[in-house]
Amino acid sequence: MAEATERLQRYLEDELGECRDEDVEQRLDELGTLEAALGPAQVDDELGVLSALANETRYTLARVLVAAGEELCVCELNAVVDVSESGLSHALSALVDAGLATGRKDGRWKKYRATNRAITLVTVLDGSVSDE
Amino acid sequence: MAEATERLQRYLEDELGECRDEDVEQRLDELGTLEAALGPAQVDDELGVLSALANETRYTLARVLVAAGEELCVCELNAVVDVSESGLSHALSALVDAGLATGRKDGRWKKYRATNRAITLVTVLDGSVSDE
DNA sequence: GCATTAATTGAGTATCTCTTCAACCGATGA
DNA sequence: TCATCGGTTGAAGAGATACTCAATTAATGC
Repeated sequence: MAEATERLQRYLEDELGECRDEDVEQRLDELGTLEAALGPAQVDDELGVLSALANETRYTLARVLVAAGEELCVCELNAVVDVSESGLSHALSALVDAGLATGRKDGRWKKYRATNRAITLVTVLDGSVSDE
Repeated sequence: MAEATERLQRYLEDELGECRDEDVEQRLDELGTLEAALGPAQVDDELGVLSALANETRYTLARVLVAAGEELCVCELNAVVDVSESGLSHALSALVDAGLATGRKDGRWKKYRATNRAITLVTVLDGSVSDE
């Protein structure tokens, strides 16, 4: 039996008074169930969204697009973040990949808009962090 | 006038038909307002939360703590993630720093519990990613 | 067609981040 | 009091990330 599992057994003994090998098995199973409640694909998707937002440049862009409530031109977004034109483009395509924005070409200009997913997340984040 | 601002001017000319310097100023101001709606401290806090969750180990721990609905011992959490004991400890303290979990010492065991902030965020993430 | 403009792509690099190892702290029990 | 056990801390290396620069694409206008 692995070292970590032995520790779990001692813990369960402490908590339950006694602890057979079956009890350890059952607890491991319960913990596995908690972890596996979401499919791996969905966890990956959620991690993708979180990673996309966990960066000052991209989070600022997401917040501005959400606050604007309409599509904004790349040349406008250039004014709100402090990176090169190329950096801005990389950031925007990361947001699109994560499903947080959509892009549309309009003549020689390119416009981006926040998705519903972005709106929900930015709104909830603002709320959940301001209240305590 | 900076290169990026000139481009914005041409864009506004395109959109509005005409564009004086004042119009550019006003648009820059509007964009600045969108960006500055949240204070820098709150943005930092939100970025901290996002960074804490944007990692497989820590996100798994957060999800399990939320799903458990009660405090769990470090020795139990050891079973749900695939890192060393030390890595687990680092991950948990990052969650605590971000306000996503709280820790409590109970005799020789240490127990962690999800905060309301964690519950809200994990719940919303699950919802916002599954629906489309 | 050719030049210009808006934006994207890819390569390269500096920086940050995650994980582990080793040493450590605090509580328990012999 | 000393050894053991649960867990944390700090340093260090491997790996991932986020920029910038240079080259490229696509659209517009001459």
